[in-house]
Amino acid sequence: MPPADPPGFELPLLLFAGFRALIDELHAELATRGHPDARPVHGFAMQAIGPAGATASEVGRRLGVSKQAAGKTVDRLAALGYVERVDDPHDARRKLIRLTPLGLDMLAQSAEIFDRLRARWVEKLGAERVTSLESSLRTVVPATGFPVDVPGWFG
Amino acid sequence: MPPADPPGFELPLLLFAGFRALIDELHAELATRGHPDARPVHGFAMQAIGPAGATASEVGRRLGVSKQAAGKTVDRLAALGYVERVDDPHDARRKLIRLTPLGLDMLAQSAEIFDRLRARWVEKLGAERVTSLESSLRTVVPATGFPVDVPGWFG
DNA sequence: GTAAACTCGTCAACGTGGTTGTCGAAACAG
DNA sequence: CTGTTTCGACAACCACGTTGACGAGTTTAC
Repeated sequence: MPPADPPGFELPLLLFAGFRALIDELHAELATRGHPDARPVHGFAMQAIGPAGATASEVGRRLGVSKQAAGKTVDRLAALGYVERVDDPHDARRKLIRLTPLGLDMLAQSAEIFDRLRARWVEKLGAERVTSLESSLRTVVPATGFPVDVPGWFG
Repeated sequence: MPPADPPGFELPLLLFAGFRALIDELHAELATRGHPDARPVHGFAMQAIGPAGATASEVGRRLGVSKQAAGKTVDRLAALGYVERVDDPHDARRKLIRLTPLGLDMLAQSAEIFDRLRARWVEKLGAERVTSLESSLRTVVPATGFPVDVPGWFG
């Protein structure tokens, strides 16, 4: 019953492995549902755009990255057909980014798949332990505005 | 009281936020202890190398990335002084990668900082909830050989 | 009303962490 | 001895992030 990892490393590794497991299964499943080119970053960005749309600068702020980085991600999303850019009639500088029906479908499918994956965790652990895990994490993570602050944390 | 996030998205977001919080604090603290250029990837790679050393191909397999990618990471680690390459006398093709004293120091500091961060979680949640969180995750993540499979999951 | 300040999107250059394909040299299996 | 495998390296490429600069449009201050 060894702490196979040096004690300190286990907690971050477990969190990462849990996240990875969910994300990998999400994308494997998304691929079979008409979204083979979706990537983790796309989901984050599209949630930052939201149903009401947003500008690239706004997306950058919500995601904690530069507006240039957000702009490039929007380029890729647009190339995949997940979003479209629309001129803002009230401000000639701004270009509103809006989710396309394809983008909304991707988001809806993701939510449905995540629900299914969470249900699998409940099967293995019981509902009480899963809600306990969630509430523990909610307590300990610094509450950020949008979903989560996702800077260039690995680059 | 709101499930501010669409229900399905919250669990992966919490896991990611928890991981991020630990990693960010680790590197902020590492920077003040003589390791300002350390990156998350470096820690993973150096753990894959291990105290006994390893070849680049081996590191790649343990990390779940190509030998070329592992080789490039080793290049960067070597440039920072964290590892060194040594010719293998028994096999002229192989070059053993070994942790330098600086590399070992970085790993030791990391373990110590992670212990401290975990202690902070225990302060907030109590020891029982933290061990419960860990055991829940251990149950639900597919046990991988090395620390964790870390492919090009975000790229 | 005009001048200054700010904001938006974009372009360019670059760093880092991945990928595939190719290759010569060395080791191994028959 | 010959064929297969493995090692490390090189090259080209992609995704995602960074700074810095810039023109154009909007806002604020005077």
